[in-house]
Amino acid sequence: MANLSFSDENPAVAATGFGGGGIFDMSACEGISGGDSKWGSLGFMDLLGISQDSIAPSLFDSFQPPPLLPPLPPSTSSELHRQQLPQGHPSPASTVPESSEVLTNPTTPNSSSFSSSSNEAANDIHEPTKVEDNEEQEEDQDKTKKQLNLKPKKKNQKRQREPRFAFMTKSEVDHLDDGYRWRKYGQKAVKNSPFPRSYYRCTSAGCGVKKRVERSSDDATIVVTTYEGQHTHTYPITPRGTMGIGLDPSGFSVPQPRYLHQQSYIYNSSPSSLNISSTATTSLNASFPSFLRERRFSTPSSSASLLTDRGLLQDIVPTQMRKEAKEQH
DNA sequence: CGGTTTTGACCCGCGC
DNA sequence: GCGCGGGTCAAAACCG
Repeated sequence: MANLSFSDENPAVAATGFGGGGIFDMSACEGISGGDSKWGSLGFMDLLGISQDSIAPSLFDSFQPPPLLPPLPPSTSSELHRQQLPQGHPSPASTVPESSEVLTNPTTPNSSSFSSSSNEAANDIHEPTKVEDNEEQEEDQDKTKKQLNLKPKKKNQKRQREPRFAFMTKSEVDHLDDGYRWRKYGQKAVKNSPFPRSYYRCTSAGCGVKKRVERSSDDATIVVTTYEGQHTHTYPITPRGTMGIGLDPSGFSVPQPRYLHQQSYIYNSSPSSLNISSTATTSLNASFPSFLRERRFSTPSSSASLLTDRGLLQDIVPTQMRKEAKEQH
């Protein structure tokens, strides 16, 4: 696992926009059963856009997860007061064996972002430098207008989407707690997949970050999370105190993933380009969640195969990448 | 009671 | 132009 492959696409960070895709394997965490894994979630926040600077890179390493439990339900941090997860996504897989402690979790699941529909994703990705923030908000408004009233007016402009990136997590829990608070606003059946895709939006005012979560149809234990947009606020201010994050003095928190054994992340990809290289890494630093950055990523064949999944995965994983994955097999 | 989830309907983009 | 699939809205239900 020492490899990290992916490419960066997050314009926000990497202005280059080289799209790419990659998978990170966080298998390092395996074994959570023991409770030792480092959490892979540290970086969620980063992902979300919050600080790139602030999270200490070493958090990951230094971060010692409390004895995590095995895949916990999304919630869980034992330490923080978390609330119970209200919902359990129906997916079979998700029936998590509640092994986890059910601690609680907040309604904030978490995970990351990703790429969304292929087309859109592609578009986005190709736009290296965009001001995502503004657009984001506008976008939202636009959308709202579209739906509510009439159509947007900007027809020429294709809907631009925020930068997004996706990653796969091996977890029994669909909804991973990344420290932010999310509200589910939709769920849709995914074609070719027995598992539904859930849509979440950050509940912070003014923050238009969205997240999509779906389970791989090939491997029910794999959860694909795609984040879109960047948080406009710092950490979740959760009155409920549910996030599983540890607050850092600086104000950043470290989410604790209590759910995973093993995680594989896919960094957003652009359909057209896939950069799996150190370069990507570089950019990643800036935008990627620290946990991801810190961990050793790799693209195990197993993960790769997952990529071949349909639905979101399809979007997320560029064909090229998929191909590669196959080859590896 | 306030916030979240559920879920059917609607809108939009895209391919045929 | 039509159908399909994805994404979002919003009312109702649910939950703490």
